[in-house]
Amino acid sequence: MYERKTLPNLSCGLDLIGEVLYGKWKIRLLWFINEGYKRPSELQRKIPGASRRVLTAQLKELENHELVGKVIYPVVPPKVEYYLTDFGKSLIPVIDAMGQWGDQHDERLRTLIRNSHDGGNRNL
Amino acid sequence: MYERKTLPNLSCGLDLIGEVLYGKWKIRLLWFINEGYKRPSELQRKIPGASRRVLTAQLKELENHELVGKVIYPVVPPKVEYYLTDFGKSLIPVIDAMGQWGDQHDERLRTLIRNSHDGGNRNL
DNA sequence: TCATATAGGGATAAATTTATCCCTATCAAA
DNA sequence: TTTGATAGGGATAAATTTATCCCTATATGA
Repeated sequence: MYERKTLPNLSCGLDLIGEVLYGKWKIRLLWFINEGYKRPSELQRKIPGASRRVLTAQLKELENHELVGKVIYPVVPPKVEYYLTDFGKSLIPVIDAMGQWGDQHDERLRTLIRNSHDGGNRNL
Repeated sequence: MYERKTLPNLSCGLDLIGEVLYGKWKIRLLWFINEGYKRPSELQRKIPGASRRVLTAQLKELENHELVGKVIYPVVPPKVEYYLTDFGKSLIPVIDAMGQWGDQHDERLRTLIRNSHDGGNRNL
């Protein structure tokens, strides 16, 4: 496990939400769990770009932050199901607002992001 | 300048907003600019934990993504002012929702974040 | 019998982001 | 005259995050 060498800033609400949402796949994990995908293997299939290892780790962090809960069925092969806690559910409207903004500006954002990848050079 | 070796996922609105907001200080920069802090030096003083170098870089990315605009006064010593574009302003309600969620759960979040730093071991 | 699915995590490499330090140029104030 | 403020960015180091590969264990289906 990696151990931080610098302390995070926690001066305001934005810092706090950042601490629990910062992570490449966390928002998407919450989103898909909210949509009803429960098992780790399902979530991995929904997020093919992510490595299995990191999804597991980020699910664990979400669990430590009490945004998701976990049911372990004592069967073989193993079966686990995640669900949103009430705390996690309270975050859904916020994530929804973020997704809506992105959807509303979909085309413009795609252009901007594409152009910023070649250093803003529009001649490429 | 660092050049990406992997392409970002841009499958939905959440990915898109993530692309423009992901960055340690970007949300805070937008927030403070919205509050009326315009000059880079002011912003640096408002965010003492950040290195000057990175704030400059992230302001430039926000500019490339058309969330902020920039006025350069041809004076010496240099003077520059940033402002939110209409596009950037449209993001303020979203950031506000994030900050509100964090503020509403301030105490709980601080506890959770503190505990997750020592591997969830409550005996430390 | 052998590959596959299942969940988790250790060890290590690679990618990415952020920090540190340095240089430019000029005016104002100590 | 020396210091500091101002904005920007190059070069490089450090920190952090993510990816890759491997191992555990067992039941099922080809």
